[in-house]
Amino acid sequence: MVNKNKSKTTEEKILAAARKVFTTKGMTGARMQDIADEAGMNKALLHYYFKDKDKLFENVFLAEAQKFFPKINAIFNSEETLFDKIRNFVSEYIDEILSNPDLPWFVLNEMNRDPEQFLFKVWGKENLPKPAKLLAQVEQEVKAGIIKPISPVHLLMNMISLTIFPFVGKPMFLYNLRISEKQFREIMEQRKKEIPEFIINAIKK
Amino acid sequence: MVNKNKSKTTEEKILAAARKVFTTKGMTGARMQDIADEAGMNKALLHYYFKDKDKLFENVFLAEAQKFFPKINAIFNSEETLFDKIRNFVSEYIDEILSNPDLPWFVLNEMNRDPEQFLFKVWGKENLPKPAKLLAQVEQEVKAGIIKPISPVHLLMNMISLTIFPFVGKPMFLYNLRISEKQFREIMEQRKKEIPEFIINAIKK
DNA sequence: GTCTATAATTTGATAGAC
DNA sequence: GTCTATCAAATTATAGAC
Repeated sequence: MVNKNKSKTTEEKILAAARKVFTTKGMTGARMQDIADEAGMNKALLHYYFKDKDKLFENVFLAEAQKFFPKINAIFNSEETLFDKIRNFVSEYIDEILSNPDLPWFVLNEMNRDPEQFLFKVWGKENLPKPAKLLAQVEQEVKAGIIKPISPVHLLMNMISLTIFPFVGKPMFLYNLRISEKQFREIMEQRKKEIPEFIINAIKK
Repeated sequence: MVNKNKSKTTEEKILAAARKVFTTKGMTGARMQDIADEAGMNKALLHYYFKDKDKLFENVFLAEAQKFFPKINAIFNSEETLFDKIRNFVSEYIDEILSNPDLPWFVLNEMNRDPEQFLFKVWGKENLPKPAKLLAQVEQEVKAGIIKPISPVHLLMNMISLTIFPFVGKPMFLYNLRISEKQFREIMEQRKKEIPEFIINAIKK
């Protein structure tokens, strides 16, 4: 049992606290004091370890933003069939988000607030998703008459939208459909099967 | 030509400037100075007209949040067929957002930042969308064997996700798919037809 | 490394002249 | 109503003791 709970280093405590505060309040809404409180220490230590708020934020944001684009490339560029790719993408992505419920809002929020930072720092040309192969595969299957005619770009947008949006609009759905947190989670679990079925029904011949 | 450009009152100028700054930077990111600059006046005037930042924000937010839920009820509760409702909902919603591109991010952002405010102030029980009739209609058409079995909740989530998400994830799509602002807009125009087709293909028998 | 105390800066808000 | 100047509060950041 290595490095459990209390055995976290100070730096790790800070990062965990910063992650929690930043992902719920955003960069501009978060206070250094909030983070210090959450970490059970004083503000001075935050600066001792991470110099200033910007540096601390960048540290958290980069780590989180990468989780937001998980094994996408592995799936997109695998040798599986299109339908299997869709199933795997949706299912794995929803699992990832279920274990990090604030992730989509946090990343999208900062992405819209400061697109430059996002494009250059997060996607330094390395970990940027490469949808080219998937797009080509769609186009090919359309030509071969395996699936109905659909623009690959629209299909990709649909996959991503169906998967991510419910988490971003969660407060809206909770209130509007009168469902509990627990029910919401169950519905998201269902969507791991529902979404691929929906998409495949839409495009199969 | 009533009340064109320069003939705007000071209050209108402030609201227009506040709208622009708040919708792009969010409540916590926006600075009163930014708004004053944008409006071409000084901070003192903002306080003279709207007392404080919270009041000014609330003023803007309430107006914008209502645009975000347009004639939804009119569509949801009309006597049209399910397929026509889907077509109208998607098409009208995309048109609304195209004329207010920052709207989805702004509203969703604040909704996640401060759900309480959102639920009580925006949805004061009046303008809250009432999806009950639409949900019932879906259920009925499933039972009648007109469409494939699908949970009404999932179908509603799908409609909304497909329509709104691309605007929230816009920076991601722009960079990742290497498309321009102009191309993005064209793609959104296409989606007014693409999405209803996609959904109907997915559920029709 | 960690703390307390304090400085420095940013930002919202007001006073008072015009 | 609108401005300049200024204050007050909030918030980030540092100095210095331990």
